[in-house]
Amino acid sequence: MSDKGQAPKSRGKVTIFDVARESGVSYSTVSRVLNGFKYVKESTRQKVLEAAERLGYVANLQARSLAGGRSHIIGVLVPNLDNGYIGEIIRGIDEALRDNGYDLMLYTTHHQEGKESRYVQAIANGLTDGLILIVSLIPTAYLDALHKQRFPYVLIGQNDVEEASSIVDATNEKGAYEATRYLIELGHRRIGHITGLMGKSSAVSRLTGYKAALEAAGMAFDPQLVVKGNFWEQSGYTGTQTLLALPQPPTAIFTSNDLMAFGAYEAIRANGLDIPQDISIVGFDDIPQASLVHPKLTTVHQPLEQMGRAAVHILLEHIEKDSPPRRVTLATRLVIRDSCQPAAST
Amino acid sequence: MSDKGQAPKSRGKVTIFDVARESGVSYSTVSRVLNGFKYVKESTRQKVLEAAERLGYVANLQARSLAGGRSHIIGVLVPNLDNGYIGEIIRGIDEALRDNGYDLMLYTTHHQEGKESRYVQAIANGLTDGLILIVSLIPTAYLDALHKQRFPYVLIGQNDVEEASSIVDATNEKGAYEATRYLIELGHRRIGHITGLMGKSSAVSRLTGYKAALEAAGMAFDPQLVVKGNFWEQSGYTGTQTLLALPQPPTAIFTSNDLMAFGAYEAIRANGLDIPQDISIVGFDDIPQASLVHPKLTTVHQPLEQMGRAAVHILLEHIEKDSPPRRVTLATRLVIRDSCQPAAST
DNA sequence: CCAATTTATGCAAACGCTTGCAATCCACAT
DNA sequence: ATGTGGATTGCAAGCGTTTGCATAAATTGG
Repeated sequence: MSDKGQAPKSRGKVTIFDVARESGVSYSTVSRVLNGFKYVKESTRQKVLEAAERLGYVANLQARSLAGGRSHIIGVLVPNLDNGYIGEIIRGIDEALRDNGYDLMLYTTHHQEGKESRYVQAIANGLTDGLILIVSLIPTAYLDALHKQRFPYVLIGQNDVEEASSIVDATNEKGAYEATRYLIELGHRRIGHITGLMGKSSAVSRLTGYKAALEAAGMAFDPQLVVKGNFWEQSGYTGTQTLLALPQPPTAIFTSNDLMAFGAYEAIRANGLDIPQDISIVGFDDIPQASLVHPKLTTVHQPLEQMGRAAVHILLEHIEKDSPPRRVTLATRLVIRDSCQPAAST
Repeated sequence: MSDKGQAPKSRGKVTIFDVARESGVSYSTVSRVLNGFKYVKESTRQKVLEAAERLGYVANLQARSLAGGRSHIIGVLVPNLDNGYIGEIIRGIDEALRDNGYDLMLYTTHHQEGKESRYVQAIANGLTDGLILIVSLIPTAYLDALHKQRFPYVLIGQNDVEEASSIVDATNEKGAYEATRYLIELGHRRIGHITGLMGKSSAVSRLTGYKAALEAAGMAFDPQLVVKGNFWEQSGYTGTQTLLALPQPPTAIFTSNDLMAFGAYEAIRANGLDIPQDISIVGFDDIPQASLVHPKLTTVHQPLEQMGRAAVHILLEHIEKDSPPRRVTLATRLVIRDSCQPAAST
């Protein structure tokens, strides 16, 4: 534990003292220049900036945030990285952060119970200036804690939190409504739906949208046509098997996300049927794979990257301007590809 | 810049002093206990640990690493998050890190010139204990710097660095050899190859493996059958178009990665041909999408997750034991799926 | 039973930076 | 000249930890 031979960090480390000496001012003035402080004479500012540049000064983040400044690090808490959905959001976050001079700390929980709150605690403890949470389930436990600490955070894709949290999500219900309506317009009369994890508000909203579309079209809602899934591919597969085994199987299926649509593809093929010839499929999310599969998946596009960006913007406002919580809902959009076809006119 | 109203971080912050008071020892003793120091009486250790637990103490990372300890943060530098390849590696890294009590800081360069070295500088400056680099091109510029600072780092998927760096990669040449041999065994005699970005050693090795397999089978190498790609889907598409336009088009194509194989799929379909009926395809990497596309892609599996893990293990050894550089090459494996077929016996 | 070790613990000094407070400037009105 | 007050700048005190050095307690050996 007390080994020597470690990297000699001291090597060539430039501090604000060096910059101060080089530019002939005090170290506090250097700090002020570097932080864009108001009362600094322009000529001084220049001198300092030049010296810093010349010496190749790079701020030491720990020192900075220890001293009460900002670390310019944002923590992103995600359940996992397994599915394209989250990757897309992270891309958006990453880019927006980069544009604003922040760095990204990634925390994955892997759905381990209790771990999430532990992380949040550790994170809020100092290292990060704020948090973006892409949570798997409702995280009341530590939201409370964050809230009490007035620690800046934003939630993505979870709109059923009672408190005054900042939230970014998409028009889930409307998206589902349009997807279903599209199938109806194609002439489908028996449309199956495989739900997402019902603990997530997005899954609930999508189911609601599905029902609403049926109702708007004057079609009866048949409980048999709705089977519970959990957002994972496997559940799309088994769900589809269930639907196909029905006495009167559906001619189209709307799955609550793309991953389950891929599972549906498998199941349909396993039954010797063709997409879209025999069955039409619509997904939700529009992850990158959606346009890679064959046939290309018709799906409800969620502006994932944009959602990530939006979350960053809100978070930064909280951090820098102490702005009040905000809810942003971005528009989804039906992307029509090759997985649907007019219903065979029986 | 001097705004109040910021999160009152002070709220409920438990420090080492609090733990010291609670357990009736000095703060340095607490520090020693927390760092597993040798000379501490067992009873004291217990007292401290209990007090820490009771108070919910969480170490402040900035302070710790400022004071010369370890931050327990590892930086991971990647070019981007666009392709499944990198996501898989990160998953491996993430898990291994988690298992060892480290956190992950993610840096994306987006291929911006000069940015990489800037990051490396910032990172090495203090925040992270070590670095894992999944670089797009040969990064000599800052490798030197890291090396001189004796800063711990590991490279993934880049084996042509002259210096004594730690490197993790896969058996690229062997993998390509086997992929090509497989096609030969299926009876194919005109086998195309779309290369990766030739600035990357992996692309070069795969081309070498391809040639070696041809030679081993006593087949002549036809330069026309090799077209340059860049690892992106688009180049797989155009590359395939080029190959198909040949007077004697190939009956099978081996692409230097999966993404390009997907591009090839597109091109082949665009030409009204069928996979594997008319043309067989083999990819490289085995990213998650490979088993999602239709037909499922036969490809050379790289143990990406495992590579990430390996990188972490080596890095941690460097950090904790100051061990010497090591090179690890993990075995690839041909995964046979549905994208190949025996050559039509003309 | 005392000196020499070995084991435990405490004090104080960093680590590099931000910031409140006090001191110094300087332009302008008196 | 002579205040006056805002614009600038410097000093010193932390922020929460780790660690070298010094000291105290416990052990050992003669």
